[in-house]
Amino acid sequence: MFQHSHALAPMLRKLMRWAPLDEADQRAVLALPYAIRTLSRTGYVVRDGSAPTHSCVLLSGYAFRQKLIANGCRQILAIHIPGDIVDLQNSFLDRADHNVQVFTGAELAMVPVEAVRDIAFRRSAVGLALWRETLVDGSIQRQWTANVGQRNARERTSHFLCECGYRLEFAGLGHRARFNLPMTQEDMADALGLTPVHINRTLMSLDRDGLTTRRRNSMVIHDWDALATIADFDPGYLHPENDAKVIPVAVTGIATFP
Amino acid sequence: MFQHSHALAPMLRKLMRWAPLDEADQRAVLALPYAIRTLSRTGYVVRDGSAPTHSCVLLSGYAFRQKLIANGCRQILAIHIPGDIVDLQNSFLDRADHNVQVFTGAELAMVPVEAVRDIAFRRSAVGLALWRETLVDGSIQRQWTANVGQRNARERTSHFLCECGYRLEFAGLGHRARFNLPMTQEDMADALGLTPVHINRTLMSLDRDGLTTRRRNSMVIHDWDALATIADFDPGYLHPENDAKVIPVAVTGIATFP
DNA sequence: CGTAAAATTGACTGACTTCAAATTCGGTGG
DNA sequence: CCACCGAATTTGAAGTCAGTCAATTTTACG
Repeated sequence: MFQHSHALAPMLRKLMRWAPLDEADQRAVLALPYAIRTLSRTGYVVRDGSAPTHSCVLLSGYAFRQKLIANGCRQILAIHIPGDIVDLQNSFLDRADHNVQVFTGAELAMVPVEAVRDIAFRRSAVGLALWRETLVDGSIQRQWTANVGQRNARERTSHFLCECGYRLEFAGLGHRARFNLPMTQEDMADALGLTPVHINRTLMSLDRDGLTTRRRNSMVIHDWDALATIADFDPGYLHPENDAKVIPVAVTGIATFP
Repeated sequence: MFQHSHALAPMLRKLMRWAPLDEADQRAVLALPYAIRTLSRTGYVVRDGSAPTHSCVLLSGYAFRQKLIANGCRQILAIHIPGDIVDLQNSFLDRADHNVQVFTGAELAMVPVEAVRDIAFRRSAVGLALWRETLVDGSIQRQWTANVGQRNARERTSHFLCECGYRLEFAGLGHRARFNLPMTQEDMADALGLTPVHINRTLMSLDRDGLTTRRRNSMVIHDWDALATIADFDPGYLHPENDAKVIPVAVTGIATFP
């Protein structure tokens, strides 16, 4: 019944983190109508001000939320990894209040908003899981605000790296101390409210101190605990303990995707 | 049927902004079980890490969300005004990821989380309204992040003042250019990621330029348009146009509360 | 290879912080 | 009504973290 490489399987896996879904719920999630869309580098998934027509599940690649300020500055608000539902925020409101873009090329499953609304209110377990997904996104956003508002460049950058690593590992997409990070230093600067030059100096300083190594688009953290201490990183805000832990065999098979 | 000064009326008024509720829905909202709780200055509504037992509707006074950082700093994440449901975020998750406190003394209606979950999933219109309430909170949080991350002290402070004024007016609690703001400059500093000294200099500069006047706990904005221009304030992120605009006569009567 | 984008480096600047002291405010009790 | 006291605000001077500007090097990729 469950196809091991069903496009929506990563989404299902994620939803089952937030609420236990019975077999009918799971089937209903996988039966959601969708269309695959491929976007190239910096392609827009959602534009600020547009009326939402689809909810997008990120299948491969990385995406980010972003807001443009009058003075031309850009604030990157969140990073998304495969399995994330990239614009649930917008799907239940009239119009998008921010942009969503992909970093590198990415594949998305586009689900019509009507179908999402329908499943959310017809199947309360799925609805709860979806709601929690948006609430955890909100929690990450609060942490991000605190990070930008109260920490210095070194702490801020460290926290960002810890969050990326932890979330990727939590999603089953790699190891927290060794992961792919396809952003430029300019992107990172816009995410952390710093300048590219200062991000560069900060990253180099972490490298010099033996905490990290950067190569290409990949990040290696040599001393996770030390970095987490600098960052004051506590994964509680990601609500990992909410994990329903009821992942049936048929679905765990897709955990390696992609 | 509708009591004009029912404690939950401000909450109902707010929910009807986000989705049209039929008479049965409205009755169900007002029939939610609750207990009134009075908190004095800086009292805690929710503590970081605690398991939620109630969702709290702010009836009078102002509240704020807050996170403490290892270095002792505090980031104020959001301000809440009467009618706001102060911890929906926490109610659907296992444990709170931030603190909620009141500024001055405040009155809250404490609704058991089970009752909220029940109404949310039994009455889909109410559920949608509650969900949207949390989504708009998320949108405000994104704006807050962008504000702290990308704007200078003057723009940041102006944006904060515009948001306060606009939201109070939108909630029917006053005029955008003349409102009560019972925070110290230290609070404001923690909200905007600045130091109290610099907030002071910034506020004085706005005063000196004839844009604002501060008296006691009140704020007067003399030139809203000028302040909004400095702030790059666009109320779209508050999703005012989502207003269901179907406010029945019986309920509008309470718009003057408190 | 050649080229454009990204990363790195250096010198200088400035917005905001820090520290510390003075002043005003707001509530309270004599 | 006024004197008092702690909290909040205001002021000044000096310091710093991060920004700016501009040039150079490295990397990615056709």
